[in-house]
This record gives sequence, C-alpha cells and structure tokens, in this order.
Amino acid sequence: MLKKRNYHHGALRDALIEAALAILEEDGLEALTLRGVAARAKVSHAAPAHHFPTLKALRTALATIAFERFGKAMRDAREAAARTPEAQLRGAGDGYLAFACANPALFRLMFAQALLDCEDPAYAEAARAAFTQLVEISAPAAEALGRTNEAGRAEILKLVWSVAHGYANLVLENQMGKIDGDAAPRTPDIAGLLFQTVPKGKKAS
Amino acid sequence: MLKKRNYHHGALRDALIEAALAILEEDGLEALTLRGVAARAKVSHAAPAHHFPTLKALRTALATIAFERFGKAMRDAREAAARTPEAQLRGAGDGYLAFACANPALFRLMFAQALLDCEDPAYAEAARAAFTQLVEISAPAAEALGRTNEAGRAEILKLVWSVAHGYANLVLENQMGKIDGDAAPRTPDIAGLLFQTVPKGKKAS
DNA sequence: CTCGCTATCTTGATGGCGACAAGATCACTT
DNA sequence: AAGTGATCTTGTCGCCATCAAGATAGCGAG
Repeated sequence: MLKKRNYHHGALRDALIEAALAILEEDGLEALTLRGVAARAKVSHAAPAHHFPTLKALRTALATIAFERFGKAMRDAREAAARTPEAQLRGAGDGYLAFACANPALFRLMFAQALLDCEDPAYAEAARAAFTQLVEISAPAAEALGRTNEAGRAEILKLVWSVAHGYANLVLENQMGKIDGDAAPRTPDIAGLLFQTVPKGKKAS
Repeated sequence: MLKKRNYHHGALRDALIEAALAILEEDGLEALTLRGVAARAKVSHAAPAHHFPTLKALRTALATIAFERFGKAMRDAREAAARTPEAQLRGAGDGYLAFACANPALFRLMFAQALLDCEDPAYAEAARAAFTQLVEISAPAAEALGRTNEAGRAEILKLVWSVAHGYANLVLENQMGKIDGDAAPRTPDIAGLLFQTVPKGKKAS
C-alpha cells in the first residue's frame, strides 16, 4: 500500500530486508541484530517477529537473496566471457571474487552454515542454482582436458571451486596482503594452468 | 599453587583456556562466551576479566594457540612426507585439511578476522610462523616447476594456499557433500596436477 | 609477627540482545 | 457496521559483555 501510518507499515518485510542489507554493508555480519534492523526501519523492537520469527530466519532470507544475486553475477560473467572452456572458467573465477569483494558480509553469510536454516526451501534452491552454474562452467573444461568420466568432472569442479572460494575467503580475511601486498586481488590463474599443456606456455607470472 | 581454595585459583588462566577449548569443541564458535567459560571453570562471571579483559582477547588467545597447533601439524606433516617438492606439497595439503576437520571451531577462529585482535603480537607471530610453513613448502615446488622468480613463487603459493583453504572451508561449511557425497573429504590433487601437466609443455617462464 | 600492598576473585550493577506474551490497531470481509 | 485475523506495540525474562566496587589472600617490609 502506501508508506506507513503508524500501525500496518504495509511493506515492512521489504523495509526490514532493506535495512538489514544496509547494516550488513555498513557494519558487517556481526552487527546484524533484529533490534537494530527494527530500529532502522523505525518500528518497535518486536515488529520483525511476525515476518522473521528468529534472527536465524532473517539471516536465511538474506543469504537466499545473496545466493540469487551471486548466481546472477556468475551468469552475467559467463555471458560476458568468450565461449571457450578456458574463458568461461576465468570469467567465473573473476565473477566469484568480484562478488565476494563487493559484498563481503553477504558472501560470508551465504556459507555461514551455523547461522542459517539450511533446510529452508528457498535458501536450498538458491544455493543449488548457484552451484549449478559452477557445474556447468567446469564440465566443459573437464571435457576439454580429457576428463570425460564422472570422477574426472568432479575433480575439476572441486579444484575450481576450491581455488575460487579459498582465494575469495583469504582476501576477505585480510590474509592475501601477505602475498599480494596492496595490489588488487586476482584469483590464481587455475584456468591458464589447466590449459597450459601445450608447449611454450607463457602463462606464469 | 595447588588447585583451588575459593579465592586465588592459582592457575585460572590455564583453566579458562582449557574450558574455552572444550566449549569450542563441543558447541562451536558461536557458543563461546566469557560467562560460559567462567561457569565451566567454576568461578564467578567476572573472574575471567583479569586474564582476558574482553571476549575478543580470549578469542585472540585461543586463535594464537590454534595457529601454534596448526603450525606444528603442518611441520609434522612435512616431516612425515618424502623430501620431494611434490610429496611435501601433498603432505601439507592433507595436513591443512586434517587440522581443519579435527578442529573446526579453532580453524574458523584462526581466520575470523572480525572477532580477533589481529594486532596482538603473539597472534601475529603465530600466524606468521604458520604462514612461513606454506612459503617453505610451496617454494621448492615453484622452483621445480620453473617458476624461479618472485612472482612465480607467489603465484604457486597463492594457488596452493587457495586450494587448501578453500576446500577445507567448503568441507566445514557442509558444501562438499554436493560433490563428494558422503565420501571422506580429500583435497583436490593440486600437486599431482602441477607436476603432471606442466612438464608436458616445457617450462613456463 | 603483623601490617599493608597488590593481584586476584566476588558481587552487583547497566545496557543490549533474542525470544515470548499480551494487548492495541487496522485492513478486509461479509 | 461488526467481526476477524494479520500486523504492530509494550512489557517482560534470561543471557550476554562490560564496568565498578568490595572482599580475600599471598607476600614482602618493617
């Protein structure tokens, strides 16, 4: 309906989500509280309860949104990349890191298993959809590398996901300054390494 | 000096650490509270304050212990492995994963930058020492792969660390069931990959 | 030996939090 | 126009971190 008339905010759920996203962005994951979200949305401290019965429920809703945005970012990155296995791999890796850097709190929340209701159907579906992106990206690469059986594809998928996830996490945890200094973060070039089976590879740097 | 006589516990700091480690192991990172630790050590709720002024200080002390144990685990894994770059790499990767699986809460805490006082000298030193293990392990591998300059070593280090850290995190976050099923976790064989593919096409740079 | 000093530990606040309960208000139906 | 159920408020409880003030004990100086 309209905006607000004391009681019956009209769109409180959306307002709470918006407030929560702002808090996550400004103050990080640990600063997210139901009361803080309520205050930011100018409602009483118990108002969120009807839309999000527990803090875990709010977090799960946010993580679901995060996975949806993440999946979309990965899809965009794929479409922007050339239609070769190597370019797709590289594009996805860059997209993975870019999303994590642009949304550190959301990224951490997505995988914070202990803080979420992982059984939530919407969350599970959003996570599954994002995971599917990774499968679709790594499968052609595995194929091109001669890993044509299921185990081979799984191994490449594990490798690609581990590199992207690990580097993103290490960057967010301020660990990569030990190696990169203050240079811009750049995912290790696993794509180049994998496809560097031809002589005279000049991929090392 | 002895055990306890109401006042003046005698070794409260150690007792608190021990209680905290038990809580971490039993109930995870989110369940760690100063009051809970105090209760477990049978002292009043404010007793820890003199040894750990804030919760962050307690966490930092625990993370320091974690890094020390982690560094030792990596050192042991290296010594148990053959003296070839490839075996050292594989041993370290397995050690990394094994520690994370055996001490999930401690592992998370080690890198939970927002929960720690990263400026703490003991913590910084323990983290540095563990990091040095990684450097020493990946450097010979980089050398053997023809990456003889600083940038090449850094790239291999980044890659190795990212794979180990990413896979460990994904396992702890219950994500790897999507690929591995309920099989035992096994770090992607980055060592095998590096030493198989690259020699095929000469040395890169 | 005893006095007092200081580190250590206790009790007792304060304010913020999640969660629950009961009541107030409003939108929508009929 | 009245009722009904969803939505929001106020009030409360227990747990938490942190701070303040007081009690106790180990220990050295006189």
